[in-house]
This record gives sequence, C-alpha cells and structure tokens, in this order.
Amino acid sequence: MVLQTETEQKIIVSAEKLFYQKGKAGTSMQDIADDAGINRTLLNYYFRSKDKLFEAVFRKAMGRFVPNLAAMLHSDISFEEYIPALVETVIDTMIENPQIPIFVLQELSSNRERMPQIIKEMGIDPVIALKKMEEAGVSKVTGGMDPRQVILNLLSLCIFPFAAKPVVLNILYSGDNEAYIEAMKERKKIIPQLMKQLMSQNRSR
Amino acid sequence: MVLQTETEQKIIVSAEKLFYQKGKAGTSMQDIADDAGINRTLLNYYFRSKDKLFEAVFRKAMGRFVPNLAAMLHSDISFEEYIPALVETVIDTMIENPQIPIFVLQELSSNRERMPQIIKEMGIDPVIALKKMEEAGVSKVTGGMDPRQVILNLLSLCIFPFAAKPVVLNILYSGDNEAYIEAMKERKKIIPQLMKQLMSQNRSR
DNA sequence: GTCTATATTGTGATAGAC
DNA sequence: GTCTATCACAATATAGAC
Repeated sequence: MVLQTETEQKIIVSAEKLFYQKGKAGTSMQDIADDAGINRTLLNYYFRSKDKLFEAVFRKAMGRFVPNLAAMLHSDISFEEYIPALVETVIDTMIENPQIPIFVLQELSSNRERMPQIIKEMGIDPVIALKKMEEAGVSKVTGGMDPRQVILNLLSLCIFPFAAKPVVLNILYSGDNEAYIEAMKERKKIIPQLMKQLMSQNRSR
Repeated sequence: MVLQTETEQKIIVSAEKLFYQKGKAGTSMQDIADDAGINRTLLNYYFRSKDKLFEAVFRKAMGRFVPNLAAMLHSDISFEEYIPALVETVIDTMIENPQIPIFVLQELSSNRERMPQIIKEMGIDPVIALKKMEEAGVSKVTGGMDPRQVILNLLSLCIFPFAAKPVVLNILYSGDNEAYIEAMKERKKIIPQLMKQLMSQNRSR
C-alpha cells in the first residue's frame, strides 16, 4: 500500500473521484481508465477486478473517519472535552472530501450483509463502546438523556450538511461554494457550543 | 397518475423498493421485472424507458418531503411554533420509508445538472425562502445566528439518523430494529425541545 | 508493464405475433 | 396487454503478443 507505481496511483485517484460521485454501480472500469488516461486492461492488471478496486477505495474512505469516531467512543477523556477536537477533525476532513459521507452511507445501505463485518474490522465494538461511553460520564453529563441520542445529535450536526451538500448549496447558499465552505467552517465553532448548551441545559433540569 | 392498472402498480412498488436500496445505476430493468413477477418488456410498455420510470419514482420520493419543507419556508406562522408539527410529519414519513433520504441525496449528488431544475419545479425558490424566513422572525429568534445555520441544524437532527440507519442501527442499537424505531419516535419530542433551548439560549446572550 | 484481440455475459429497447 | 425473438451495444475479464 505504501509503494505504488505511478499508474497505480493514477488509477486510485480517478477511481476515488468517480466512485465518490457516481457510486460503484454508476462507474465503469472504462470511465476510470479514461479519467486516468490509461488503458482499461491496466485496471485489471493492478487490481484484478472491479470489486477489488472498489474495496480498496471504500476502505480508504472509511479509514478517514472511523478511527476518529472509534477514538471518541473508546476514549477515557471526558466526552464533553473531547467534542471540540473531534468536530474540528471531522469537519476538516469532510471539507477536503465532501462526497465521502454520502458515498459511504449509500454503499453501506446497498450492501447490508457486509456491514457488521466492516464495522468490526474497523475496530468498533458496539457493546464496549456504549459501556465506555457511560464510564466516561456521558450519561451523567446529559442528565438522563440516552447517551446514544447525544451521540446521534453530534454526528447529525457534523455530517448531514456535507451529505446533503448539493441541496444545501443550492437552496440555502444559492450555489455559492465559497459561502458554503465558510458556513461549514463556522460550524466547527457552533457545534461544540450547541452541544455544551444542550448538555448543561439538561443537567440543570 | 390516479388510475393505474394492477401491473403498473406492481412495477412502481418494485421499482421503488429496488431504486431506494440500490440506486438507479445499481438496479436493472430485469431486477425490477423479476421482483414484480412480470415480463421485462412490460416495463418499457408502461414507462417507455428506464429514465422515465426512475423519474417517476424519484419525483414521488421527493414529493413526500419537499411540500413539508416548502410549507415551512414559505409559512407566515412563527418558525418556532412551526417546528414540532414539521418534525413530527417528517420523522413519521421517514419511519415509513427510511431509505428515502439516502436515496434522494445520492441521486442528487450523482446528477447535479438536473438538481436546481427539480428543486424549482417542486416549488422552492431559495431567495424568496430566505426572505420569508427573516420576515417570519427567524433571525430575531436566533439572536443573530445565521438563520441558515438554524435550518441546517434542524434538518440535520431530523434526517441524518435515517440517512445513516445501517450504521446507527448496528453500532448504537446492536441491530435491534425495534429499539431503533423507538429511539426515532423519541426524537419527535427531543428535537423540538433542543431547538427551543438552542434558540432561547442564543437570545439571552 | 502495456497493448490488441477476443470471449462472455448483461443491458436497454423495439418489432411483431398472439 | 402480454409474450417471444432479436438488436445494438456496453460491461467485466482474460489470453497472448510485444
């Protein structure tokens, strides 16, 4: 994975671009070869099959987010303190590659058999994660609200505006990409504030 | 659209099911015919082409949400008061068809030319919408926070947990669909509360 | 490693019999 | 309205020359 020929890299770059935008089924090997400016059979030479090539791209995409989420779920640090850094990392990663959330979610939903397997491979054990969350004080801090709802709120606020980029950009920002990006950057400050408010609000009731 | 033969209905039902799950490119006409238990050529007889069939399914899916959102954006009622009913409607619709959000978002992102056109056709004019929002007092209520960020927060909290259902279900609810649905129903109460807190919190600063 | 040629299967769509 | 037969083409993949 570290040592790659120039051709191999060109393939990965084009495959990422097209798979992200049009999905696995919507992208042909020919499309990728054309985009990379190479012969189509080279894709098979380097990756053997479309499935294998896709898997490589998919795992690379997952790998940019899952470690961050896994770190949060397994962390011993106070959940509340962990939020700002997590939000910053996740949003920065998505600003670089806004198509990843929708890509990953779509492929997971059309491929439900492999889901649990991939999740496990990525190092997330749901049971342990929930236990750690409570140990780390999430349920105390949220004043009785199900910690899973808190996590859901955080993830929703971070990820959705990117998953829905085409709609958000068009409807709310009139197609102005600069304005959209600025708004997303602003959310790195907004979201931790909101989470803090929500959690302290709940605590005081 | 009102009077449909039995065959036509079978086609739509199967097409919805498969397009929702596997997307346009991931679904063949044969897949749909098999699922409906009819001959493949009947799809062409009734809908002329795959594009036309898909468009019918897509518009039907959009039509379940856009009117609600458009009603909110164009409404004269106080934004704050409008929230609980909107959240209830939207979440109930998604509980019925959890695959729609990811389906719509994915197809919009792989088909960016037609986007603005369809949005406009559905009766949402971004410029008017934003103006109406401010007239309706959104920016006052949010105490200076960009009203678009408020809308984004609301939509994120409502839609994301469904768009990410496969992940959420597996990681947070250990694959227990009953528990997942219960949690989603609970959000019909949680989200309006959160929004209210967020907006009054901002106002008092 | 890179190309041409080719095998095989799948796909959307239509014509025409019933 | 529904079927069979058929078309034109695109898809993945491999064998073999260079």
